[in-house]
Amino acid sequence: MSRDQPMRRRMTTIQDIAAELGLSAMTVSRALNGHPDVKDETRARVEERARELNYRPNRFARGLVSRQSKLIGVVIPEISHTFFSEITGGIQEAIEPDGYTLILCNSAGSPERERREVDMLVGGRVDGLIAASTFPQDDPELYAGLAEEGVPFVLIDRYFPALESARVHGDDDATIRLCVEHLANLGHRDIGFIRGPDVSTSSLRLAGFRESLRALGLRENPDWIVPGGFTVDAGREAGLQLLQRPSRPTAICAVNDPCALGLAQSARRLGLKVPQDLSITGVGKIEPDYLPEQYLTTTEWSRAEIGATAGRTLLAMIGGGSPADLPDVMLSPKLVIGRSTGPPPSR
Amino acid sequence: MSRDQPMRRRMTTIQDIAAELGLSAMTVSRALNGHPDVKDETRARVEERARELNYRPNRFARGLVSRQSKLIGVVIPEISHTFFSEITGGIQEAIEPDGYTLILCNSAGSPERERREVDMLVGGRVDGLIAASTFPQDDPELYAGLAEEGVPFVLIDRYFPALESARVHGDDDATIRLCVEHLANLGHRDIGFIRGPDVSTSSLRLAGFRESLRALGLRENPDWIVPGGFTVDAGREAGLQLLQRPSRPTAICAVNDPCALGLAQSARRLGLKVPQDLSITGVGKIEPDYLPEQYLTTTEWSRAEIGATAGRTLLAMIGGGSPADLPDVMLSPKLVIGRSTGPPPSR
DNA sequence: CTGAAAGCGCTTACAG
DNA sequence: CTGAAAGCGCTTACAG
Repeated sequence: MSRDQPMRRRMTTIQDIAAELGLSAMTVSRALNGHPDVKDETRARVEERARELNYRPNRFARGLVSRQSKLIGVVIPEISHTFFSEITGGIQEAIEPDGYTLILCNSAGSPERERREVDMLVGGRVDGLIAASTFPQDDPELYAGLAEEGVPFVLIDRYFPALESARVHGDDDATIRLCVEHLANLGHRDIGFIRGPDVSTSSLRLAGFRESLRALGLRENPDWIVPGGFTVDAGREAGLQLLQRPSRPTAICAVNDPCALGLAQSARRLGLKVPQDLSITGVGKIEPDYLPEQYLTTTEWSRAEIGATAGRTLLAMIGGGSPADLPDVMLSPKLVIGRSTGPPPSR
Repeated sequence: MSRDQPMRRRMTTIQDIAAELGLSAMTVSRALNGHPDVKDETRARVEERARELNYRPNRFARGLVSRQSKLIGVVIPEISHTFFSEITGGIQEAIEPDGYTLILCNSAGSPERERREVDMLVGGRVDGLIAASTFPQDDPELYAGLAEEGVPFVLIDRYFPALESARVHGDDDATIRLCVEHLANLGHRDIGFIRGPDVSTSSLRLAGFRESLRALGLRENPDWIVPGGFTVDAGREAGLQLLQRPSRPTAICAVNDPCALGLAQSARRLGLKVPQDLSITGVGKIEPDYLPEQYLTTTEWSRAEIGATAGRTLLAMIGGGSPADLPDVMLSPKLVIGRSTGPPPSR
């Protein structure tokens, strides 16, 4: 009798092995899990039969009773950006040796989607969570809720100022200072800024920008600080707007690399040469190392290290870290000089 | 009394809600799952209480009885290559609307690791698998085993000629033909090839290369077909070897983009200008679209579409597709012209 | 060294 | 429309 159910052969269970060998399920379980109190001969028989029957422990049954899944949830805004995919690689390296597996979710920059994914992950009983949140920095509610539920999590790249939590992120203040100093050294005095969305990385970079200008004795022109975003599209829009003003800066710092690349597109469209007419800097070095030339002048810090640190931190928390000392790890950036910056045009 | 166990608060269960409301677990389950036979008022009460208690269904319990996890396993050789991360994005788009979640594994090009990951995924009771396998093309054993166990899977990018399976991949024959014809049109007659590892994509591209030469009436020089690999390092090695021979070609087709970029590095190190002294082509367009200029002449086909097609195909198989008609989807490539190709040097 | 009992949190039949 | 029973495949105490 055929059913229209998906036909998936029933998999071997511990009971099957036990029955075949005339043992109890308990003994088979012990033998398979390396429990010491099992006769060597018994263990050998069990292991052999398990291999023959292609036995694989059922994670659901195991998870149901052990209350741990050995699963780590990761939520990032964009998987196809090397920035985040390399972080993901670092996480994986860190958690794999301990038998953990990664479940990856892509929020695509949408808080709604991020909330659904986090709910799904926690409902799926991941043992912990690593997230680069897309929620505005003054809206930590989702993660505050997790903290309350006792779900271990680590925030990467961005964080919520008002929420105590484990964090691993780049030094946003230092990163933008490197850019401004580089431009000042080239002779620029009129520097603009394209802002990002309302997450910590954005606002810290803007604050760093202002502070750097002040420290260098450069004037801050409010007209040259324009709203933008984290994407190429946002950078393009912001660029069109800023570059068509009556007066424009000779250099612009963008809040991140995609934004800077969008800005560069707009500059070209408006007939401006980069860097002859306009210098541009980004943040995050999204361009892959294997390319022969770096286009954008930008900053970078180790993404693999962000991932690895976040992974190790989370495992420590899962292992029973006290919530008293939530780690806050900040990585130092370095400047990467590309073709997008040069001396300002002579008047 | 404190335990040194990881302290994770017990989560709300269906029983909790039932007890609070004086209902049976059964009714709560039905109310929450949109079963029709529940009084509206009851359903409302259940839903409200569930929300208040932050109830999340336990996937383990559900999976244990329903025998499906709503999890899809994906195994790729390298997450930080845009090629694979974009495929992953496409998969996600395809499976998410049906409530499936993606578990991502990175084999890092190691068959050992791939085997461990597949075992883990199947043991974790994923409902299906999508893989770009790193196993040699004449070693389909791992996937043959899955087929026997009745685990639905789709192979992407590469496949095993001897194994009947669902496949979604680029047209490797056409892709290399585009490269050779492009070079021939530029005037090249001496064209070399850097091979890849022993997977279908590699061998099909080599076969396509030979056929294209023949079709265009160009001579095949065995000295100019050298072993290489899929990585920048492999391309660099192969380049050093090939370019230092007494006679060398005026153009080289590499088996993929990373290999071509490694080759370009070697060419520069040996003092050869690209494309003036040597033209180079890749396959797969690994360079991101947002960059202002395309360096490598290469071919591409939609990765999002590979992912989406693989995802949809897998869902169909999970939904009970008959193993009689395993789909084999082939995507057509198009040529992307960059700065790495030009006319051959005049003697 | 081995096993019988109970239970993890759900859902699938089966009754009412 | 609602519920009592049984069971998914394991593991955690508890006995022997």
